[in-house]
Amino acid sequence: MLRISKMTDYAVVLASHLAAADGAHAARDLALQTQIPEPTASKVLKKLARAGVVISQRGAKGGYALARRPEQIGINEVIEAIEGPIAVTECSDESTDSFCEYETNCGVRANWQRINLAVHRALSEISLADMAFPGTAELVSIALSGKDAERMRDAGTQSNDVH
Amino acid sequence: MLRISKMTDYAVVLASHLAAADGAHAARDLALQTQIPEPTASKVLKKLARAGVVISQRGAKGGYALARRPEQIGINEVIEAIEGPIAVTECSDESTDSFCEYETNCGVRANWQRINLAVHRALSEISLADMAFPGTAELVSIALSGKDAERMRDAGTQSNDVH
DNA sequence: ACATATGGGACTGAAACGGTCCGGTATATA
DNA sequence: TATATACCGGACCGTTTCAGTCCCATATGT
Repeated sequence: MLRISKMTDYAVVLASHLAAADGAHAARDLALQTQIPEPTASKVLKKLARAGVVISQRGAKGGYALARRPEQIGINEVIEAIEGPIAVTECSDESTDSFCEYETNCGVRANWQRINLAVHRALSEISLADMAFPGTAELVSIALSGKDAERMRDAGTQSNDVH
Repeated sequence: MLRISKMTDYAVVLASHLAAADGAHAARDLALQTQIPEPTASKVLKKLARAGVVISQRGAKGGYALARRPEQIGINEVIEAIEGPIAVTECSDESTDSFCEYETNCGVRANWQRINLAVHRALSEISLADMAFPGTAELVSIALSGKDAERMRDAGTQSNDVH
């Protein structure tokens, strides 16, 4: 579940790169700048475009640009663009849903939703803007700039122990 | 990254099952009760034992039991027992750490830590008790004894808030 | 001793992952 | 209009991981 695939890593790198330098950029340029093999970068960008994270412009002088402002794009969108819906179990698929033999199992399975939700929430609290500007990233628990602060407040109030 | 593997699903089911009925249980019995193929269940339980989530007793009358009380076991432990450390990128491995060519990439990679942290925290806030007793799942802070579990199991199968 | 039950690892078929390549289509520019 | 540019949609392939099974060694209660 929780091992990050290379493709996803690429996606975050590329999206963050776009966030840092706005405007349209060709896949080729992005690939060079991020040190990602060109065909692979292209593949990733296509998926991001399909998912609505970036918009594409075809033809000469075309390229990719973020679909929205970096602060308005959650990291979950980038991840889901590559990996599909987050943390689904077979049981939460429409097909075999509501078909468990033992109520204990079924109860457990229903609670996967809770896990999914928690993860989804945690990821959506992190925006591309947070990723694009490392300067403020180190200071997670200390001082944060305005927008970041608001976002972090809701995310991190429950408990701060990470053991 | 975020697709849950079957093994992990099994692990959660088995651990939750143990949480609901405390005491030692043989792998064989657990497999039957959870409808998980026996060799596979056995494999999963071994991993859980290795990770310290459950304790094992060998020999006749042996079996598996939770290592701690259900409320004290985070779901992240169960997941990590099967899948290893959560959400690592190659960059965050000791080997190639601190060796990025482009500062933008490096900044992004550093921010993976933030993502990892967010996910980890979200998961650690869900305990096995929450999974085992769906009815009282909202009340995270309330501790339950093993005996209460059986009572709850009958009553508490309906409160599935899927947000 | 003997039956029971876990520990560790080897092994296999199937699926996913990482990466590449190609033909098709849209578009800016000369 | 002709042409170069650049994205779109897949096909393809080698490698790795996943899911599942099986076997033998070891520990333990009766």
